[in-house]
Amino acid sequence: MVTLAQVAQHAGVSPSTVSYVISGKRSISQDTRLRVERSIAELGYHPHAGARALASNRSHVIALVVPLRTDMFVPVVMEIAIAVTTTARRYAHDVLLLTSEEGPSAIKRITNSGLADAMILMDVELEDERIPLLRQTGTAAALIGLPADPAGLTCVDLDFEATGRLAADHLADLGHREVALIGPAESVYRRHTGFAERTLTGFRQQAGVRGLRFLHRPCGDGHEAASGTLSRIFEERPGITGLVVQNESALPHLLGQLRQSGRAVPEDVSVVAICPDDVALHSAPRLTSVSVPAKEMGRRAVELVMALAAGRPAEELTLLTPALTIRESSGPGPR
Amino acid sequence: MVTLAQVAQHAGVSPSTVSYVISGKRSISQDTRLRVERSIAELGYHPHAGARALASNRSHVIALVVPLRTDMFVPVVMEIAIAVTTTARRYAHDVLLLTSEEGPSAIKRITNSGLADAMILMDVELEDERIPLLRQTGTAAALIGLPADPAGLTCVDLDFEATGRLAADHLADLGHREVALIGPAESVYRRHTGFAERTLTGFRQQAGVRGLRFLHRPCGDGHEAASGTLSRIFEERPGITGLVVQNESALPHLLGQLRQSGRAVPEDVSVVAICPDDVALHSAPRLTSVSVPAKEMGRRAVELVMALAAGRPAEELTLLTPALTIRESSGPGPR
DNA sequence: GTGAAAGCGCTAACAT
DNA sequence: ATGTTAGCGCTTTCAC
Repeated sequence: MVTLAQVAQHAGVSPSTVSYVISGKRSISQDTRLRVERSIAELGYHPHAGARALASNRSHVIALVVPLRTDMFVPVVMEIAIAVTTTARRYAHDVLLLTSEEGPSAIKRITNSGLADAMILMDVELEDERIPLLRQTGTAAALIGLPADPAGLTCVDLDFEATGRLAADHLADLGHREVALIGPAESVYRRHTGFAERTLTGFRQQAGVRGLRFLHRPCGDGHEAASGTLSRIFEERPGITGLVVQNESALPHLLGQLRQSGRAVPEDVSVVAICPDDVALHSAPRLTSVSVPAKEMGRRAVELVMALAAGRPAEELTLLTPALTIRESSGPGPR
Repeated sequence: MVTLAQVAQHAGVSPSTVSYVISGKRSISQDTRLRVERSIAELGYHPHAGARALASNRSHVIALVVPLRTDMFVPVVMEIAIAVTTTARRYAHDVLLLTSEEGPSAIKRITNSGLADAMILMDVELEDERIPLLRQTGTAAALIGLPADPAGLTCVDLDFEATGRLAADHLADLGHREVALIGPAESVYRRHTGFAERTLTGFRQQAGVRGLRFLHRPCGDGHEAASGTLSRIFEERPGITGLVVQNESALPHLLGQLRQSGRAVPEDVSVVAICPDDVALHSAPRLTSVSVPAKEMGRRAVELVMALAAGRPAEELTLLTPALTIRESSGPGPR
């Protein structure tokens, strides 16, 4: 193992100089900086993470807590995790992967052991038991998702209320009068994860403003659930011509079922999805959608948490503005 | 921050005693052990990870490298990652998440910085540029997937050749004579990730043995690709009555397309999927499938790598035996 | 069965 | 602009 002392010797300088060259915490003459950098490269030196953490009280690690039993669409979770990791690297940080399984005790363990300087939590619940802990320990943390009381916390999420409104507006603009919102499984609503309710709120509100008659139905995973939900919707309201779908895994089944039941998209029914762009693009027809900006959420969470860890202030609430992309699945309403 | 010294004082023993109580590396009297443990709990002590790593040369961290541009089905990657994390915890280890983006340099960085004691690599390519590095540094590592030359490496994977054979056998047993294998996108074959080729090899071999006439077609993501592939298959070989599908994301589209084209499953065509069980269960009809044992792979990788890190020997090649579960999508062949 | 003490490799005062 | 040095909190001989 190459140590800093060895680099120092090789470059003919003192250990502290090497340390300062690396951290940039004090000015170094061109000359020595170059010599030191050459030595580092030549010896293939990498600072010992533990030693560094011990001496500086900063581990250069961000802990990321991913959901175990996930309400989110798994690819979205993965995309956020990857965005967090690549963004963290730009801040010279690494990412420690934790699952929600360990619960609040993981938070204690990580903060007390100095393993991570900051944490990012996904799948926050409205009344999340880890939040009090975060508050009291003053851990540098960012939440992806919104708890019931976000005061004093740093949160990042898509603005789902605006998303609901945007979808309602788009359908209303196209002249639809009767629409339905197909959400995630009922269990998600019961668990109060937040995002489903918020979309519903925004959608309901704007439906009211625009005079849309609407129905809201949760929908489980799998083909059966999707086709069941769909047929019940049309039984109840045969006049429905617009569908907003916030359920990525049901999407292919829903579209298949529409096709099969002879309802053409968008001629007979318009579909607006709330999903990642690639899902929208891989469907047939390509879906008009409000995209779930997974990358952006991961990136922002890291930026915020890095600010906090550095003692800088950070925005409490970052609500990303939804963007609707019109593709082939939405068209003019009846008459 | 609570330190070991504080615990020692609180318990009225020396620091080393506390250390030994924790590590169990020497025998301690019931009495003092209890006192120390009570102090630890009472003070909420957690050892400082960096200090521990510095003093002991072991970080208690496993690095997990996940694919960025993923050939694997994303939920499978995620499931493996989660299995790795939860299994690691059972060995009192944490998991550092790396992406393949950083390439071989990540391996150097991690091993040299002492950040991790061991690594697990996913999505290994046949000629993976990280493998020479692993070999020469002697890093404790496990690969999920199989490189071209696995000699001297520790690898875990599903036995895809056996999987191909198993699928062929099942269809042959049912009396099918003309079958097709629908694989992942062509790009996956070009990238030589291995698993697709291996399934094909096994399938081809057993098709030969059982006298099955067969066709092999890659299939891209999305609805268009799926329905295109399917119709070309049936144009070319109208007599096909059995389909083996190794492409999770095409599955719903494929099934939708079959339904729509009036081919009943399993009456007109039998479908055998190679996919995680939950995908098989959420399809309609529920799919006869060879399951991709994601959890098992993650678990085994950790076990192997922990053995290596402890200086114990580990199996070089762990090929998990595939298991076929008969569900509703496969039935008797023609006549 | 327990204690004392020498580091592990690095950072950050404190010097100059 | 650079060097000296005292720890950071833990593990692990060595000693009893």
